[in-house]
Amino acid sequence: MNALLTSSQRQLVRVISESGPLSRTEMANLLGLSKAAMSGIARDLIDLGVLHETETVYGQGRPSVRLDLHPECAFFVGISLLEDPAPMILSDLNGKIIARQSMPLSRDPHVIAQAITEGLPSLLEAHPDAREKLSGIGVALSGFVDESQANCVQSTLLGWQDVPLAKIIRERCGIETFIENDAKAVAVSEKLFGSAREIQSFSVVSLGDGIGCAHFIDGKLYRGNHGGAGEIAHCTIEPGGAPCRCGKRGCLDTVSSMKAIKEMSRAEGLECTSLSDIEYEASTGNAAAIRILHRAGSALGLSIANLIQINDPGLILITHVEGSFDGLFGTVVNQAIETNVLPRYAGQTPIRIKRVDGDVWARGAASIAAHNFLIGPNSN
Amino acid sequence: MNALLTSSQRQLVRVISESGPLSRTEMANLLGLSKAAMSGIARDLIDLGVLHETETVYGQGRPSVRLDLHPECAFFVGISLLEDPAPMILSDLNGKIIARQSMPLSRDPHVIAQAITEGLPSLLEAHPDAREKLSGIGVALSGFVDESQANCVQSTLLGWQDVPLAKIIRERCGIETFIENDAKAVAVSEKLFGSAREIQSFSVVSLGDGIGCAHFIDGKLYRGNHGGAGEIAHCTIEPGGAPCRCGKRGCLDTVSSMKAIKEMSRAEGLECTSLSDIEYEASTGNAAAIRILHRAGSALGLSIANLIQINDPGLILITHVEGSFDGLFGTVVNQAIETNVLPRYAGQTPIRIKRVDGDVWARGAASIAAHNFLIGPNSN
DNA sequence: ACACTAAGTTCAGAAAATGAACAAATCAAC
DNA sequence: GTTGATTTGTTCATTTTCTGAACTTAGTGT
Repeated sequence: MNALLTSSQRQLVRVISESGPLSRTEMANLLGLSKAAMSGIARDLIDLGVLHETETVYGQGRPSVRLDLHPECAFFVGISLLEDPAPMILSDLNGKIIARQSMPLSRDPHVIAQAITEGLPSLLEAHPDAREKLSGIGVALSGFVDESQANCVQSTLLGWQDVPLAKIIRERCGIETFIENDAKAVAVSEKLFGSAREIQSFSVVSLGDGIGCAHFIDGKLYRGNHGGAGEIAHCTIEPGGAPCRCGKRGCLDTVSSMKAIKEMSRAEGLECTSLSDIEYEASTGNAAAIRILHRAGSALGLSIANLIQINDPGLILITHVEGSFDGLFGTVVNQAIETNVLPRYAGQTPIRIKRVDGDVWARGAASIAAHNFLIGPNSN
Repeated sequence: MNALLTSSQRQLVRVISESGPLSRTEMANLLGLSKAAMSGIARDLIDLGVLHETETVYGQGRPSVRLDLHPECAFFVGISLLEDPAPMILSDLNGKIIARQSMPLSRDPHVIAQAITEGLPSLLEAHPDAREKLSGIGVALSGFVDESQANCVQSTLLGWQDVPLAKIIRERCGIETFIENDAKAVAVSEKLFGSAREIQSFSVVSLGDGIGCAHFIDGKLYRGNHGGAGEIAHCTIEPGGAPCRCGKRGCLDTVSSMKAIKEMSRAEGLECTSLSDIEYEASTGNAAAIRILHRAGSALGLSIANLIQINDPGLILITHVEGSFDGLFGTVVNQAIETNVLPRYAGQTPIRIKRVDGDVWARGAASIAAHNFLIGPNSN
């Protein structure tokens, strides 16, 4: 079914996925096709169960009927290899999580493939149509992935080098599989399911133990020439600063990641186990806590300002798992962005903060499969 | 003639412009079309005078005939509003400069349009077909240009705000006209005519009185959400550093631009009027000259390293007008790039240095017109 | 009730691409 | 040399895809 969509059908699906429900006439105009052509394409997609009619909009003349993607026309499995046990979710085309379970993490790709195969049946029980309409598996991991979204070029965390993970999984359980870097997967999920649907060019900065970043440019995920676009964590932000595990010094990662913030706190003798703890200490006037949050916040803000200057994205989406962005850290980040972008642009680039739950990575992984279902691997 | 090209014809022209001469069969494979379809499309383009047969390649089986763009199937005029008098050139589809003249610069767009109209006849005399086959005028300027490449949103140098320059020129002299930011125009000219033809994603850093930068991403010029992609000159590189004319402090522009280098030299009491002079002083052991070049070089190198980390381009092309890159400045830039990119990537991104002549901007301007002729304004 | 408006459908015909057969131009081998 | 293998490029009937124009449908406004 996946491969049966024609080029025009794909385009239409893409437009709806970006813009939400549209009438046939609106879609015809957006795609530059005639009403006649649209009529047929829409009928076919409705017959296939991909589209369905939603609300009717009344105005002058005959009312228009909005068409939307049928959320349950396809299901996807997403697996995050960032945690142990590895979360494994079943999602529909809207990114709604239908079921959630987990599997043991391993460094052996064949063991992973086996665990996925064993976990699938119980996951698919969650919805009667899931087995039949399962359209792909997505896997998110920390590391570099090649352009075909099939091979892991390198992963320090998993100790991999040129591992054809997608092929291994595909062969083991017979389902189309794609893999992707964690931050890039989150960007795709925000574009498909999240708060960046209608935005063509934006960057996601994901704040967690490490700092990830990924760009959408002109409606497409931009992976970079070696799959390394968005490696903002290893931008030098404090020349000659603390050594980083990457081998350089003064990387953003050594100053602004949650891991770095916690380590700096420990080094200063603060008994803090979370960002909230440090924020609290800062709010009570603890000089060390204030210093740490200032340093981390201005470094992150400066990096984001550089990103804005270099790419002028339509949106910066900062996702974070821990704590909140209402405290000192968030304030400093915002200030640093403001003071380091060209005054003409200051405030022109929307900065959106989004607190995400533990499902981010698995949902991101599922979105990779959904993306390949909707748009297809080739950029047509 | 311009608008008469069909979508497939455009695609073909684009592929040849990127890859150089190709046989019909190769093009069919690249575009995913049948040999039968290619045969017709190629014949039409040859009849139109856009393509012509070049060399014959012998191998197993029937030899293949390479098709290439006919350089003189279209001519373009490029005008640079960066200098006074403003250079005005006539170029063919290969970027070859057929004729060169100049016109007085003005801040009044109507006066500019008038000057262009008056200058055109003598420029077009340089080639018998130029008048008939003139396919567009391109204008390069310092400032922000909107997505339609028609309106100058803002230019400090020209004192403009929302000036519909392209429309004014088009109406005055009846030729299709497009305008573009200077650095972006250079990037387009390198993609079409220069050393980045076959590269899909690259960044140009142009070093002159100021510092410009522009990106090609996935084969397309990326302008950014507000046309501000590539404003690397105003990345903060020395937090709290010297005030910049943009209103911030410590911008790259205040440290590494030729203007800044010369000003710093003057401030240090060096009697230098060009980069070569300062390089010479440094080579004789002048501490101030060495310090200045070190500071400027490491700042530029760090910025480029940030660019690599953020966008992972397939090539960084540094263009410069003055001096050479063989001296201390160039060495420091390269070193700074090396030490500030992720060690895994170090040396992976090709850095190409290109000394350009006084025609860069005008040639870039012409390339904007050529680009619109070849690829068309819409991204199909 | 009546025109008026705009959405969506139908259908014949135009446009673009395909597949298969074929012509053309060479190399390689005997 | 002649023959066969091989690959390029063309031709043509057929299929697929899109368009334009007329038409149906389902409302609003008076």
